[in-house]
Amino acid sequence: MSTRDDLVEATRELLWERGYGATSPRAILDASGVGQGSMYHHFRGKEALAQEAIERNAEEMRAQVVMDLASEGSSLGKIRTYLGRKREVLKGCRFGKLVQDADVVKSPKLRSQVDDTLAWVQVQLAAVIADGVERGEFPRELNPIRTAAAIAATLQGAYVLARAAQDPDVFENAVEGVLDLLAFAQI
Amino acid sequence: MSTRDDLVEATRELLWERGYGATSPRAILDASGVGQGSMYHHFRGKEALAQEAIERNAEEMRAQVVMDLASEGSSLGKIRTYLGRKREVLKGCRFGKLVQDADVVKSPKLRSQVDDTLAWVQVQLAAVIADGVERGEFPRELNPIRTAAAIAATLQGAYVLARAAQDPDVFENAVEGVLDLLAFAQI
DNA sequence: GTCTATACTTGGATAGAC
DNA sequence: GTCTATCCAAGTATAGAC
Repeated sequence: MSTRDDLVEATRELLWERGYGATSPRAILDASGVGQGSMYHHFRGKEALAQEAIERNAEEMRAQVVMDLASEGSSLGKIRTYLGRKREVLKGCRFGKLVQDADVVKSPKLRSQVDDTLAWVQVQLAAVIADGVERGEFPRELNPIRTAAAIAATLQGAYVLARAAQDPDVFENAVEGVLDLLAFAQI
Repeated sequence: MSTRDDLVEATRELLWERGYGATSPRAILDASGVGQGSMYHHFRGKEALAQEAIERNAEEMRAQVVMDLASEGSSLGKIRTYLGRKREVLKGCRFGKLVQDADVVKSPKLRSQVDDTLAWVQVQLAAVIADGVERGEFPRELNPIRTAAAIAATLQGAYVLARAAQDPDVFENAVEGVLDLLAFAQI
């Protein structure tokens, strides 16, 4: 693990826990055990460091989603696998949390990384739904894009509601609720 | 409009735009035109001020939801009215945004205000669904609590996805998607 | 009730020695 | 590449005069 790597990992963790605006260079140094000078040697500043941390998050997320949706079985089964994967509910989504941060939205670089990743997930979900329609699992009337957006939104919103309640059961309710609705839509 | 009131209104606006952690007393003073001394005369500090601002948000939200769900017609119609209400999509939900803020979650007072309001909305939605089941609009198998959680989550998540994309259409997609699913569940 | 002055901490970054 | 010292702005609050 290089010093550079330690910085990125510490940043990843702090971005998750506190978001971008509330993560200070000082906190990153403390968490990584790296010295002041080293950080500014390896990175231009806080934003550049965050950019790399988010990049790493994106790679991880894409790999995970590919795995979830590649499972054998029905479209609904794949979506169930994706939604049902074990998550640290109360910490929230690494991407969803960032996007509430005004500083992130103001930074074109940071925001587009987050946006690209979330948009990519919706495209994957839409492909799974479209496939289900194709194979007669879902009715022709089911719009893959909209349905995928609803699924992705439910996931993001489930994090929000569970965090407000500080209770993972709320997350489960929301996810199960949308899976129930999808099951009703099955032919 | 009292000075006190000006402070609360300015805080409401800033909490919405920037969240709690990123809203400084200084910014509140600038936005309200109130002086330093006045603010600390009327409020103990930033947290007390935020508490009152959130309280006012909650009253507004409850009144609005009651109106939306009181409309004549089917359960689905009421939910459609609620979800379809005009919103400032890119600014996000006043409550959902706050809950991503670590400082808010750490403050029992602030968090519980947000939680109570979001939980209350879910109870109202569940009542509408339960009523729909009762009247034969939805099948007996539809669980009102879970369905309400899914609807509330979709709304929160739709804000998140639209903000990432900086595009209100994404919000529309998600909302329409869940309404489509509810329509499929109708008997 | 409101104003100005003050105080102390933290955020974010640079400078220059080693 | 890393360390320590330093800098200036901003955050949050208090003190005391008017």
